[in-house]
Amino acid sequence: MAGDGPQPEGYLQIGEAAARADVTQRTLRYYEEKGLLRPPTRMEGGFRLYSPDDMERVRRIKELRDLLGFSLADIKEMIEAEDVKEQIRSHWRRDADISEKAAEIRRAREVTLQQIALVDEKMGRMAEMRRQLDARRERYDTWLHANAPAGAAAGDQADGA
Amino acid sequence: MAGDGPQPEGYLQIGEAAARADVTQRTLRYYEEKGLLRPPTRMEGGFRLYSPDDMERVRRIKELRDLLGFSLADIKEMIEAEDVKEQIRSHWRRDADISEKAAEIRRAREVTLQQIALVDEKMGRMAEMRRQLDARRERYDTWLHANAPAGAAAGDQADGA
DNA sequence: ATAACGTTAACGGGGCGTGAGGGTAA
DNA sequence: ATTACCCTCACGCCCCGTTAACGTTA
Repeated sequence: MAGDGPQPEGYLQIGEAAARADVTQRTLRYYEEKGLLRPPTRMEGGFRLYSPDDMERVRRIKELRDLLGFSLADIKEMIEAEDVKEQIRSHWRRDADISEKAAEIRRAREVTLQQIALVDEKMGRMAEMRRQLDARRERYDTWLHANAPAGAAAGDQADGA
Repeated sequence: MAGDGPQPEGYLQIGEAAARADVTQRTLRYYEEKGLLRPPTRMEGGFRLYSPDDMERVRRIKELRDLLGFSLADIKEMIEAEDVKEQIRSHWRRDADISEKAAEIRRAREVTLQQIALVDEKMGRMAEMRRQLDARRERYDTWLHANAPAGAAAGDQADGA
């Protein structure tokens, strides 16, 4: 649509961008295709240029996907709700429809609260799993200590809960 | 292959099994197909009957998948390594190749240690995410407290880190 | 003009969802 | 005989990985 600056300036081409965000180029293009990433600006030749904001957004998407295991569809809804904040900043028409803004912020707040609840639940389940794993390790160590010919269960300990 | 008992007895057909494990029937069949679940015993008509052990295994697989995000291939390796313990119990030929058992247990222990490390890492990242979410919530609350017409940001608090 | 990077299709695979078409259990 | 449950294909979708064929940049 709009061929912008000929030289980067804090912006990254897709190769560097993908490397720094630790995703593949395909993934970046796919997220754009699915509306998770706004189409980045482009060079004359058509090369994509990712802004620091774009990069931050990719990191956010990755966290929601990898850490919390959300689908891209879910993530899209979430970040759209969160974007309210940035949208407000962009067309900040001096007061005017403050109640609208408040409504959107409340909505974003709700999303955030849900995310917090989900993180808490997941952390709880992980703590429990961690306890079980530690118990398992201890059983192995006990067995080895009793039946092993040579010592091999010392040095790499893991602290208990 | 082998049509066994005609009546359940602590065993579950796939419907109940899926419901209790909170997965779909398709998922259970798929895991069996991929070798993650041993083929369960069957009734004369061919209906699958899941044992308590089978159920426990499904729960384990789910945790590794949902909480840690492993691929089914990875999970298969892991539980195969873990199974060493049960395999040892089954053909427990009085001593005899104790060194073999020790080697397998050490291998299982290694797998467990890796899982523990991964859980710790994930929990760390989630704690960080949790902090960021809380900060975000606080910004929303601050904004609302300053600009909201009616109070709406009280009651459902989340404790900080 | 060559290498290194980018572009858009387009197919492939893992992990299931979702029928179709039919048999089994009470 | 009806109803609810089960069976086995088999195709489809999501989230990309991976060529393939081609243009851009330094």
